[in-house]
Amino acid sequence: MPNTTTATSHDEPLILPMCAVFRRFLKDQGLKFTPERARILDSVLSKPGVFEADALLDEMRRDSRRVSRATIYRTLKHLMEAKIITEVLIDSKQSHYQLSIGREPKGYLVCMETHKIIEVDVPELDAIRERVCRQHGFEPASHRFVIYGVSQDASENSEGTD
Amino acid sequence: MPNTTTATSHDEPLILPMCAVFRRFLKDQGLKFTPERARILDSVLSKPGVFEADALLDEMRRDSRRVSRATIYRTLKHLMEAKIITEVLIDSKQSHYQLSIGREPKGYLVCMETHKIIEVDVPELDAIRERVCRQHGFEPASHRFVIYGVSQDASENSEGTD
DNA sequence: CTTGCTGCAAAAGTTTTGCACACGT
DNA sequence: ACGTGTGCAAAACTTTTGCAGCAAG
Repeated sequence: MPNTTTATSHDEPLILPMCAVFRRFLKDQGLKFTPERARILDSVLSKPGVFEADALLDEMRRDSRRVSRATIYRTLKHLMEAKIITEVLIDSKQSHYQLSIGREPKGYLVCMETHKIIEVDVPELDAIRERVCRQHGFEPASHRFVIYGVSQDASENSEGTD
Repeated sequence: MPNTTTATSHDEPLILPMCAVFRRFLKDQGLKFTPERARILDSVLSKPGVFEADALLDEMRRDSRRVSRATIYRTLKHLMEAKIITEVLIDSKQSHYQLSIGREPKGYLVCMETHKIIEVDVPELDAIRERVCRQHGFEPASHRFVIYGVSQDASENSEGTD
């Protein structure tokens, strides 16, 4: 069973500060730092790439870190407000999220066969984004470039299919 | 009531052939060309930009072109198979579609305030896509570049908000 | 006529919400 | 102690599906 993500290595030291960032955010909003929120943040920080709410719940339950589905969704919203994670649009049926440690995610390469998602760095996009926004009088906020294709592994493993 | 799309002008003459394309596709698949399918294709062809299944249904009902929601979804699927429309991922909660008359849609500029979607042409993307796919051993199929931002109109109309 | 199509309503899948109780601050 | 948070289950919302009658080829 192949895993669903690849990518960009995150250094461990970032994990501790992130917790502080979240606590700070919560305090500023008059919200509380609960064990559930701590556990969710923890699980989110352990994700190297793109993840779904449901997968997070499963994983947490497997590790007997008890949380309800409702709390996952509620907390993911706070984490987005706190700019700790970003929503990534890859599938119109389900929300995908990703850590946004300082930098915004840029590009994705999605295999249409295996559904594997590879993050790719495409430096040109920033300049393109600026240009397009200027042309249309927009104030840019973020962007996303997704390439759909078929990976070599997938096309090898299903030669005569379809 | 601002409209939701802008863009690329479609010439009328394309509308007739599209119907033939769809009939051909249906016949090839042993499927039938029904009045409902004709009406849906018709409504789809009248869309200048991105649209949602539900909006299509509403519009059709307003014009008393009776169709059921189920038939809309079933037909949109066929239209995608026939390569007449393409799914566009812009919102993780709802599917968005767009006519794909020969050419693939390339870029979108989405206003986070008004939710207006502007299609933009970004010629560089093809080359970038090729390069990224080559680097990762992928066979490219399609791509999408979405820029999120705030349009001038929106930022003018809500100066002191938030 | 045969086979696929439509509409309805119910089902399915993801996300949200109301409520009663529990817990950070 | 107060005001949020949590879990549960039900609600919402989009999309899919089963079924009985209907229509295209």
